[in-house]
Amino acid sequence: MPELPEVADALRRINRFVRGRTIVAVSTHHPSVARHLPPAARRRLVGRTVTTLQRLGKHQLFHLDDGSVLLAHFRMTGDWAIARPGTALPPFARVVFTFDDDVRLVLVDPRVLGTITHHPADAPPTLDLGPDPLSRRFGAALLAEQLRSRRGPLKTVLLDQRVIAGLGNIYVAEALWHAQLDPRRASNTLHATECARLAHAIQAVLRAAPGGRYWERQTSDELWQVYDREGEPCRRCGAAIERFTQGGRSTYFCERCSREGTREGT
DNA sequence: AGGAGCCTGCGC
DNA sequence: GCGCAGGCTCCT
Repeated sequence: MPELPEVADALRRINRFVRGRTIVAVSTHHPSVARHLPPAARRRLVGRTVTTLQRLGKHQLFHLDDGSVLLAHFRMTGDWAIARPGTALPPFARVVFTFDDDVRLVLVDPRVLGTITHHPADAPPTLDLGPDPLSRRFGAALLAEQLRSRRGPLKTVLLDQRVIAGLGNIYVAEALWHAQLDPRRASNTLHATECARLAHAIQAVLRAAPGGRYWERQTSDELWQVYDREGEPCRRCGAAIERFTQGGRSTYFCERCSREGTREGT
């Protein structure tokens, strides 16, 4: 379930169960996660206390009392669940951390693409992330600078975590629709007014995000303006939403609105 | 830039 | 069955 708002929401949900607690056991329930968190790492984690939780883009950092870091990434389908003492593990439980109060933190991840790794204090993880779109310093000027530094299509550039940290396929589509920009446009050709529109749109869609577990809620047609709405009428102009592939991923956009937006932006 | 790989589940 | 999936890395 990972884009920035969902990761932030997941951390918020688990915070009170995890912060200040000491790990008494770690178990993996799939070879794929065991590869990233081998027996030696699991042993090292036992006895450690979680001091603080931190989000950097879509990465989650659990800072431990010995200065080491537990780094988690949900990828496509990861999420946290809390299993109270005596309760069964949820379906698709892949990693289980048991704390000193018998509460368990569970990585739920059907596709098992998520990763959890442990980094000793003397070898912290290097993440190479661009600015966070929800940080105070993010705005038109910073976005313009980032977009000028690349030359690929807007959609691809915005998905690059080194340019902006936290945007994924859904919110890029939504932000570009709001800003009325064509995903195929070269990122270094945007004018100042277009950058301003896009910066505003990015923050707006992230702030308005439905939070965690959105796939459990309504249908995507009710949730999004363009994402997963191929062939449906654009809510701004009524034209059919189009889908095509960009960098191996689906891009949804409204042609007519992009054309209008380009005219306004020049 | 494009494609394969990592993995599994779901909807058609 | 087949194609698709919210991410990211590595390889032509």
